[in-house]
Amino acid sequence: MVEREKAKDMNRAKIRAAAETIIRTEGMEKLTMRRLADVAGVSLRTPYNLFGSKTEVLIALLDGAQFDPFQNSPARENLPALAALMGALDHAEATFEEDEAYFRVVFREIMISDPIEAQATAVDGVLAIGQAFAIQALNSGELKDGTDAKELGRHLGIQLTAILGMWATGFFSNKESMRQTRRGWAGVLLNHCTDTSRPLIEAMYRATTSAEEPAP
Amino acid sequence: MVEREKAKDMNRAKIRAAAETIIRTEGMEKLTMRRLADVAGVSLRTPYNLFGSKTEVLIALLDGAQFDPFQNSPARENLPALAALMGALDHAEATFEEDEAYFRVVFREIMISDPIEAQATAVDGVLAIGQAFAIQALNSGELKDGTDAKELGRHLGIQLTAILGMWATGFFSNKESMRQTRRGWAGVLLNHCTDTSRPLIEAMYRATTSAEEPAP
DNA sequence: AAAAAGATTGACACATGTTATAATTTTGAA
DNA sequence: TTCAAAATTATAACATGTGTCAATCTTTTT
Repeated sequence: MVEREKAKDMNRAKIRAAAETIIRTEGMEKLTMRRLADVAGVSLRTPYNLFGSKTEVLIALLDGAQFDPFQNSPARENLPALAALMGALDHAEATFEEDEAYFRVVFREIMISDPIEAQATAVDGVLAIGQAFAIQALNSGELKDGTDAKELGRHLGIQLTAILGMWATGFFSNKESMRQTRRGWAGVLLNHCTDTSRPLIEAMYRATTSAEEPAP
Repeated sequence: MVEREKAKDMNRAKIRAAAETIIRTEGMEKLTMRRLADVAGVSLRTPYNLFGSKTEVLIALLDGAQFDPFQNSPARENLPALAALMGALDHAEATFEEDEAYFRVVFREIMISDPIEAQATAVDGVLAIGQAFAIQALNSGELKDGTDAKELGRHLGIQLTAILGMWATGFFSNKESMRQTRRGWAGVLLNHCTDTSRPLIEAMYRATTSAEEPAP
């Protein structure tokens, strides 16, 4: 049973490609299941068979594009924790920049159709990296002894979730989102840093003080 | 032309009441426009005439219930800024507590149907009070000179927005939401407080360290 | 090659938010 | 009181996500 799976994968690919084409050339409003099936050259039923729902098609779009900016970031490598975190933010900024408008509408659409899923995904991902970071940083003496890694990770996650949401709805630009994230995270970390890590964090904090007005 | 407006107001009230009844007794899934019109004793068209859309009916529900926990809070009175802020949080906690489940489903439904509106409402309200607080606190020497009130208000708003969203989706309980808010806000304020205000903020921060696990 | 299993298709259906249209009722002005 | 304006109603319709189900095509197994 390998031909069967290959055929299904090809259909999945066709559907993903069709979805992306429609979104890019006609806009998200035109992405209906009927039109999607049409452009992909499959029946209306097939996207449901292969993805389950419209929302899951959209999620597959982000997965396929490796949307998660932290997935392949330097944070996964063995840098000192703080440097890794800053690298992850740089990486995220670059990833977003590449194709901001497209990611934005897709992410927004997912939020509209199922905010629980979108939120859970965003929070879980960020919680994971935030907590990994905190543990790593604790071990390397970059955070005060007794810092609650879980709690710290959750705080970082809360902030990023909100900022992602505001980015998706157009409240923050791409750049401003990253600035807000850096500033918010630095602010939190200022309360947990040690003398050795303080200068870096303070620099990060100070580097984000030039405010940009949110979009009207 | 006063009878006309009175009649419209009565219809609006009937519709709001019907919506609340349906949500409370049958659940949000049963709140369809057709059923709403039925229970309210009006035609299907009338809610659209009087509110514009289903989402706006739900927003009217929150408005009518004075859902905004900061609207009538002690923060509006002439207390020292920090005390006012803490009073506002206590007040918010009480307001939420009163009828948590109902508010939660209504707020959540608004987020699902129009997260921009919901977010704008939440952010704007909190930005306003956050910035008012910051100005007040600056003037009374509770914040470091040179603190950017706008920026500070925005930061507080970002955090509360995220927490509200997580509360709506059931990620945080009522109590945990408030704890996270207090802790997040105190964390931010720690970076801006003066020697006089530091003890209060540190107390607020320390009082929120007993973590509760988020709902699964 | 034939039968069985699995996936796709097509046509239809349903629920829901929303809109259109024409008829009817209600209100305010003449 | 009469009449024009405004609001409401009844009814139908539309678009869309999603489900049903039998028929058909494709792959796997025998």
